[in-house]
This record gives sequence, structure tokens and C-alpha cells, in this order.
Amino acid sequence: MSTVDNAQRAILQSMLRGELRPGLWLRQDELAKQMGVSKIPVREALQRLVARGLLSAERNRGIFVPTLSAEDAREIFGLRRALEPVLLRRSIPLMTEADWAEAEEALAGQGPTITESNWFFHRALYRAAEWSRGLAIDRDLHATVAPYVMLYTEELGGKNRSDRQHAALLKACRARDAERADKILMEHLEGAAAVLEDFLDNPLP
Amino acid sequence: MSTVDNAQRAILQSMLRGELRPGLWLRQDELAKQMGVSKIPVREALQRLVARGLLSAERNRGIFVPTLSAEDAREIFGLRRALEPVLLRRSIPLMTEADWAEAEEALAGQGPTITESNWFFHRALYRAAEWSRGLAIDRDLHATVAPYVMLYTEELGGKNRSDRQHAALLKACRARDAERADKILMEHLEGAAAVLEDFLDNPLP
DNA sequence: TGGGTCGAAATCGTATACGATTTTAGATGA
DNA sequence: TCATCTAAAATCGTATACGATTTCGACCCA
Repeated sequence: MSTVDNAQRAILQSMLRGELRPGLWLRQDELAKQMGVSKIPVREALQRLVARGLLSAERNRGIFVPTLSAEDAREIFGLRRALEPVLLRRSIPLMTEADWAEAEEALAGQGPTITESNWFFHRALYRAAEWSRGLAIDRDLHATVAPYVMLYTEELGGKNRSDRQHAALLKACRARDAERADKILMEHLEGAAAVLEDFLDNPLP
Repeated sequence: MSTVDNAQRAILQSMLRGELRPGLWLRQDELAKQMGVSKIPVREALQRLVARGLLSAERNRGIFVPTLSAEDAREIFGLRRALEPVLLRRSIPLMTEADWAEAEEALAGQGPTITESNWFFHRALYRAAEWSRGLAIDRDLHATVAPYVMLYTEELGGKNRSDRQHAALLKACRARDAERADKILMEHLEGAAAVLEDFLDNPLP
């Protein structure tokens, strides 16, 4: 695995964990020194993430974590509502015990942050579909909103409903009940979208 | 606009036009010389396109136009079927005369290749939705299959049905008949998917 | 005190350079 | 003739270097 791949994975992981606050500038020299490499591979890793929409760039100023509007959140969750049900429906008949166990593990909250655990859970549900492009698109959508989800879970702590929905969703998957799983997923996404949009529409600061 | 952006746009355009045959290796030095720049910006442009799934990379060997399997085609058109109806439904109530005119122009076949004209047509239909991320994802899906669409249109020349469907789709959009437009779009995508999958399943050489 | 200007520091974008890996072609021997 | 080994060429990955642009603070002046 090349240096660029390592750098990309490290930055993507930070994004998925919601560790990078919106508006933060990612300095090439700083990241390069931190990783003990020159800035060329760091630049390429950042460029890749910009190309995928996770980061934004301004010429001669650098690369930063984008600030999302409520309209952006609507789009991102709109895309997730378009994409995830398709992945789920393909997955359900193909899922194995290993997939369910992986989802269970994510539910238990092994991940260091809520956003990362959340992605691990959804990924476990969709992996059996074996649509790598679709999964990558969905991962990027998760990573894009993660910084905001972390912000409002710190303040609102509204994690319980999401957890109950996840548990019910996994149960429906185990029963291979596509109709029911689809219904729960849509409610889940609509609920999450509503919370985030409300947060973005009514900023506290 | 930076050198990287220029290089990226040039390569993406070639992809959308289907000018790059599957399996072709994109040599950094060659592209750099061709564009009159060093290979650093060329590398970054290629990395961006790899990150978006349009190109593939092998460490220490370079970057090439990926060869698609029939399964890949199923995924790509499955994603388009998930994505495009959502974009279209959002667009239809918002479209203006300018959007219809742009679609009309694409239908007339101004673009240099079928694949590029096809993308211009679809883009015109979805632009009013103002979902830039969704549009970018869709563009990349179009670009990924473009090399193959060019290959089989050269041999089969089955362009007529697609054109008729496009015309009917535009007519439904002008009438703001979302139901009908949705139905035509799905038939269109299923037809295109079937042709490509058949081509990939039964390779001529 | 407030606003504007200038210069130094920081940062980015790209070119050049070089070591590492892979490919290719030719020579060798069975 | 064909397989295998070897050395040269091609290509990639990364570091270093430098010019260009932006940012930021000190200074001046009203």
C-alpha cells in the first residue's frame, strides 16, 4: 500500500469519526510532518478526498472541511434515501451470520465515536450486496455529515431513538423481511435527516 | 483554475466521450508532455479520477481504464436506476425553458460522440434539481460505462430506440408529467442496461 | 482610535531530481 | 525451438527546491 493510500485512509477515518470540525483547514506541511513524509503524497490524498466531495479546496488557500447548509443536508440524506434501500434490498437475501454479527458488534458501540459505529453498522447491512461503488458512495455521504452529527450529539445526546431503530432494523434483516426492513430504514433516515436539518437551520452560536 | 483542474477536465471529457478504450494505460510522462506541464499535476488529476472510480490504479504500474464485467454493468445501472428517478422527480417541477432547450440541443446530437450527448441530455434534465453531489455521482457513472457504450454502438448501431425514448422523456418533462417521465426513464435505463450486459456477457473477440 | 498600506511569514502549486519497481528485449543453454 | 536468466529501458513514487499567492501584523496617517 502506497504512502498516498495510508494518508488517505488516515484522513478518511478522522472524517468518519467526526474528528475534524467544519471549517478546519488541513495544512499540507503540518499533516506531512505529522505522518513523517513529504507533502506530495499528502497533497494527493487530500486531492482524492476533494474529488469525492468530503473536503473542499480553494486555489492557493488550501483544503478545508466544508461547512454544510441545511440544503446540503437535505441533498445528502436524499441521496442516502435513494441509495441505501436499494443496497439493503439486494443484501437481505444474501446476508450471512457473519454480516449480522458484524452489525451486532457495531451496535454494541465498539467504534470510538458514534458516527463511525453508525457507518460500520450500515456497512455491515449493505456489504452482502457486493456493490463496491454503491458502498463507497454511501461511505462518503456518511463521512460528509459526520462532523455535524458529532456536533449535535454532543449537545442533544439524542442517540437512543437511533439505537432502537438500528436494533429493529437488524432484527428485520435477520428475519429476511425486506418490506419491514425497508420501512424501518426509511423512518430512520427521515428521522436523522430531520434532526440534522433542524440543527443546521437553527444554529446555536 | 489550476493545472490539476485543467488536466482533470481534459481526461474526464475524454472518458465521457468514450475515447479511452478499456485496458488503456495512461502514462504520466506522456500526458504531461502532451499538455506541456510536469507530471505532478497530471498525477493529481489521475488520482482524483481514481478516487471517483473512473480509473483504476496498480501500485508501481500506473493508472488504466478499467475493464468492466457484466456484474459491474449491473451495479452501475442499478445505481443509476436508484439515483436518476430521484433527480428527475425533483427537477420536473423546477425546470425552465432553458433546461428544455438544453436537452433539445443535446438530442440534436451537437456533442462529438453519442456518450457525451447522452450525458448532456440527462444532465439537462436533472440540473434543475440543484443537487450537485448527485449530479456528480451520476456523471461519473456515465463516464465509467462510456468506453463500452462506444464500443457496442460502433458494432450494433442501436441508437434509434434510445433516441425515441429520449424524445418521449423530454416531452413528458415539458408537460411536467412526473409519473410518465419516471416510467419512460426506467424503461430507458433497463433497456440500456440490458444491451450493455448482453454485450459484456457475450464478448465478440 | 480607526482605517489603510506595506512587508515579512506562511502556505500553496509546480518543476526538477532521484531511488525503486516493473517491463522488455536479448543472450544463453537445454 | 523454447524456456530462463540478465541487464537495460521505461515507468512509477517520493523528496527537495523554488516561485507565486495569500495572510497577518506592524506601522503610518487622518
